[in-house]
Amino acid sequence: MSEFAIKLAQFEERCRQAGFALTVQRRVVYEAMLQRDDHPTVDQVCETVQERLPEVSRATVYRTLEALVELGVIRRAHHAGTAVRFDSNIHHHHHLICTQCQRIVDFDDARLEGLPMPEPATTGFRVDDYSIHVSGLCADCQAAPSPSSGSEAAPAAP
Amino acid sequence: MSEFAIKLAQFEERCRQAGFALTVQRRVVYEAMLQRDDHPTVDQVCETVQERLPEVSRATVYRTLEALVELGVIRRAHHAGTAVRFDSNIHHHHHLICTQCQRIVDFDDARLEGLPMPEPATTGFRVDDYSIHVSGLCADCQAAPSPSSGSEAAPAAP
DNA sequence: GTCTTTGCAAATTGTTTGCAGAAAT
DNA sequence: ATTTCTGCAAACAATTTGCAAAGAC
Repeated sequence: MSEFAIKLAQFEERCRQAGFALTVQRRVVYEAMLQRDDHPTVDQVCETVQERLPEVSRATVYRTLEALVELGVIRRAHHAGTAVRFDSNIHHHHHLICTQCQRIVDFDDARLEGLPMPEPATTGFRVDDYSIHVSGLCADCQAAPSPSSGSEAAPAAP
Repeated sequence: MSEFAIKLAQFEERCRQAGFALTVQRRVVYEAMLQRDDHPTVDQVCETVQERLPEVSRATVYRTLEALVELGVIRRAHHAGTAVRFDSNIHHHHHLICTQCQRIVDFDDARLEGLPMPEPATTGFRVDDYSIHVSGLCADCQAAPSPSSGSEAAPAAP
C-alpha cells in the first residue's frame, strides 16, 4: 500500500470519527494537497482540484481546507490571519509565536547561531539566512482560562 | 543618546540619502514600529499611529510601511503575498523559502533536531514546537535572469 | 428522510491606486 | 518653484457567509 493510499485511508477514517461527510470534493482537495510538495495558496489548490473537478467552487475549497485543518490532516503554513505583518528588528533573530493569540515576539539565542544548513548541492537552494519559529503559548494565554474567541479548534478529544 | 534616538537619526539619514521626503507621518509610523515589540499588522500600526496623529489614513500607513521596507529600516514578517498557504506535511519539519518567487519547500535535517529552546522562565512562553525558515534563492531563480528591478515582480509562474 | 455539504452570489476584510490638494526640499 | 507626499474614495484581491438545491448517511 502506497504512502499516498495510507494517508487517504487515514483521512477517511478521521472523517468518519469526526462525523464529517465523505464527499468527492473533500477527497479531491486532500489529494491535491498531497500531490503538492510546496505550500500552495488556496488559488493553487483550486487549480489542481479543478483539473479533475472543474465544477468545484473556490468557496468549497476554502471550506474544505479549513475542514482538513480541523481534522488535523493538513496545517496552515504559520501565521493565521490574512494580514501582512511588519517588524522593526532588521537583524537576524528568531520568533516566539503564540498559537492562541497569534502574538509574535522576537528573541535571540547565541546557541542558535551558526546552525548547519542544508547543502545547496542537495536542495538546489542558495541559503542566505534563517530564522527559527517557535510555537507555543504566551504567558497571558497560559494564564487565560480558555480562548475567549471560539474560532480555533480543540487539539484532540472532541 | 538612547537606542531609540539613534534609530530615528539613522532613519532620517537614510531618508535623505534615498531622496525620501521626511514627513511627520513617516516619522510617526516609524516610531510606532519601534515602540512595538510584536510584529504588528497594518491595522495595529494604524491604531498606534492614530493615537498621535488621528488624521493619518490607512493608505498612508500602507505606503509608509512599504517605504520603510525599501529604506531597509523595517522588514515584512516573512513571505510577501497576502494569501494564506497550507501544508499537507503535518510532522515537524523545516522550510526553504525562495525570496524571489516565494516558493516554499519542506526539508528535514537530523542535525536541526533537539535544539535548545528559550527558557519559559525567561520568555514566559511555553514552547510546543519549532521550525526553521531558511531564506534564499531556489535553483530556478538562481538560474533565471535577475528581475528588472529590486521589487518582487512575477518571475516564472509555478 | 434527515442532516450535512455544495455552489452561487453577495458581504467582509485586507491591500492598492488615481488624483487633487498639502507639504517638503 | 518643483517635486514628493497625503488623504480620500474607488478599485482590486482574498476570504467568509446566507441560502436553496444536491449529495451523504
